[in-house]
Amino acid sequence: MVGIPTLDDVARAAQVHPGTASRALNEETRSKVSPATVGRVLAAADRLGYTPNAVARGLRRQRSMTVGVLIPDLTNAIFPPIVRGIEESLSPRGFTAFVANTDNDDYRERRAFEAFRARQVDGFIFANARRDHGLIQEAFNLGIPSVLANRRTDKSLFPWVAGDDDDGVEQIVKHLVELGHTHVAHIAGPQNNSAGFARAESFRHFVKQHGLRELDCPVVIADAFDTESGGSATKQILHHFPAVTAIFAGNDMIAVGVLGALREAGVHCPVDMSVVGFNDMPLAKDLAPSLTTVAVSGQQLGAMAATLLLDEIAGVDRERTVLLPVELVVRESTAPPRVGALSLARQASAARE
Amino acid sequence: MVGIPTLDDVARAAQVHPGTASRALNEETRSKVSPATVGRVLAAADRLGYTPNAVARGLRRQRSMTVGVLIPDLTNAIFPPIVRGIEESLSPRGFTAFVANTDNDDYRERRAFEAFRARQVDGFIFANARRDHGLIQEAFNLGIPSVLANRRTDKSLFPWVAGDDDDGVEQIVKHLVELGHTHVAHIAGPQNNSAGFARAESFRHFVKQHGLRELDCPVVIADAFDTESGGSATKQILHHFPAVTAIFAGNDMIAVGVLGALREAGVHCPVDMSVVGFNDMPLAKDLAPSLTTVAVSGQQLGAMAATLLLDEIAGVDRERTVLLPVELVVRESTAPPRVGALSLARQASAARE
DNA sequence: CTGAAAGCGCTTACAG
DNA sequence: CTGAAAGCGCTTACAG
Repeated sequence: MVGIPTLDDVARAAQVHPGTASRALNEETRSKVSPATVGRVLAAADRLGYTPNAVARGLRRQRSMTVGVLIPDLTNAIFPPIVRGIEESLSPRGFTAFVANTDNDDYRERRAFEAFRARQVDGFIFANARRDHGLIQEAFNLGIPSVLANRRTDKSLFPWVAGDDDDGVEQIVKHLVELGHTHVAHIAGPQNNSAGFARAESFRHFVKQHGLRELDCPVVIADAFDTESGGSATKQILHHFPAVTAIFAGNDMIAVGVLGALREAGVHCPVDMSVVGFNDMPLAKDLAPSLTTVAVSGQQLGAMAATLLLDEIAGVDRERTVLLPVELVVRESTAPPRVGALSLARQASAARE
Repeated sequence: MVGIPTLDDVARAAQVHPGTASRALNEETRSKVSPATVGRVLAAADRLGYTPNAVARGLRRQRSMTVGVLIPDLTNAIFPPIVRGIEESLSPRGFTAFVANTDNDDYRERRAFEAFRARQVDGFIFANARRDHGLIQEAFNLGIPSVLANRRTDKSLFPWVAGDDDDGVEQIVKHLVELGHTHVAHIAGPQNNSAGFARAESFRHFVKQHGLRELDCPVVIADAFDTESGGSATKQILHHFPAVTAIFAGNDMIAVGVLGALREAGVHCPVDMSVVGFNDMPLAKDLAPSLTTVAVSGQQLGAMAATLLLDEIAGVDRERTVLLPVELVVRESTAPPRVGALSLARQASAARE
């Protein structure tokens, strides 16, 4: 026998009709075949090293057992664990994932979407949602089973899985207030991104609820969830809000940028400035100082998103929104504010205004 | 028209036979069809929003236009850029990637391999090679087109793309020697991994070539390319080799572990100890101190691996080994050794022996 | 230049 | 319980 064995090869070897071989090989239809025949077919399949051709099966069943995953930027440390979780959850149910980076670029995003559609994916996991997202709206109009991971659209189109940001932000604000901070700044992520938007909203809410004055708690919007944007936002804060003693960064990458800018400005973290991140990405604990942040299990998030999607594909009704528990991880980057006067560095920085 | 339009729908709308519609739609066969007919078919396809079913085409052509990518750990920051590069190179040629995490686990690895085979992938990119790798040997025996990315097997089975480690290590050793270091330690990655093995070999070679004494340049083998292993290896070095003034870490993650362990031991980097990493992963420049390391373009590496694979699939002969250029990026973590006596901290650390 | 037909490797109603 | 046949949506030699 040359080449990869097919069902016909197995049927011939087992001396049965291909239809019978197919039924014997398939768990769900096996009961329709006599045990003796099943035995012969299985033995033949085993002997030949037969693996069903998933492409042919997909064509016939009109189900590719394949899922498209759209990631905005795999280089952002929070997404790899999500991808892992997705695979973890897909694989035991016989599904496989196509993964594409979209780079927050409409063209690349659409290209990936269409390539995956042409490949007959049974559904999509979008980890790249913006609050107003044309492509996702389109997927909704086309009735394609989909789930949103991490970020969501303003309109409730598809089921959505994310960490409980509101709870995370409350824990952060509470932690800082308990340390004695009264002037806390927030560097928010882009506001067309639901995470950036929601965390900023929660921040404004909880800061007020914990008795801080709105004026003392400025929100600066970063251009992106990255270190550069975090750095330049920090410079703005140091310049315009010298009374601030704690910065809550919209995510860990922004926080890394904050730490860098503080170092550059000679502002010591945590003595002169506390810093909090969000996500607890892999290296957060290895930074100097190690980063206080809110942990969300990306793997769990991905796994849950995949589970919801598979249920949706199978026609099972499920909850539309899953908020995963989050946990504040206190490390070295937060401390009580320095009592009394501003540090020398902060004074100098303020004097330069 | 309900549901996704098929070729038959297009043919009917254009009033031609499906075979003709197929030829008109396909660039390579279009010249066999009269321009008028091509026009009608294209118009009909456009009007219906027709996209060819890649699964059906794959079945018929015996070519899925699909590639399997095996990544040992997507959470390791060097792999996401590689995946990006792979997609970058695949997509314009009409290919799409299945991606799986293997976690250096034989079982998961094999499961992914078989799932991808069942999906009729046209080839594999293995970024998870160990020097002696059963699964890759098996792929070779089966004659499956494949390319190794980053790591390789000892036996030359498939084409291989990687950074020029030997050159990178030479640049590192040269840099440290020029700074005045005479006692340099290397924390090598696992020796069943070609990168870990080759870098250690190169280190031993160049250290000698640059006139350092073998005895002064110990090599400690880390259990894994991660921070924990880097940390414990550092403790060993501080304990057993107090004269060492520079550590070359097998990769950046190990280097992060080194920095942490030094901080914990009160050894100042770079004043008391220089540290060099390898790979220039995304956060290397944001560490404190920022990390001197060797930059390899993961994206370029992935793109090249995909290109080699597609050529192999197309039956084009290509070079078997591509070494990409590397570049030493000097940052804050390296400096001349402190002259004269050991620092107090190092003395104390040595005294504790 | 176009049509008719076979076939890629499966699954699954339909008979018997 | 098993076989015969149709068909998923394409492509492509083969005629004409």
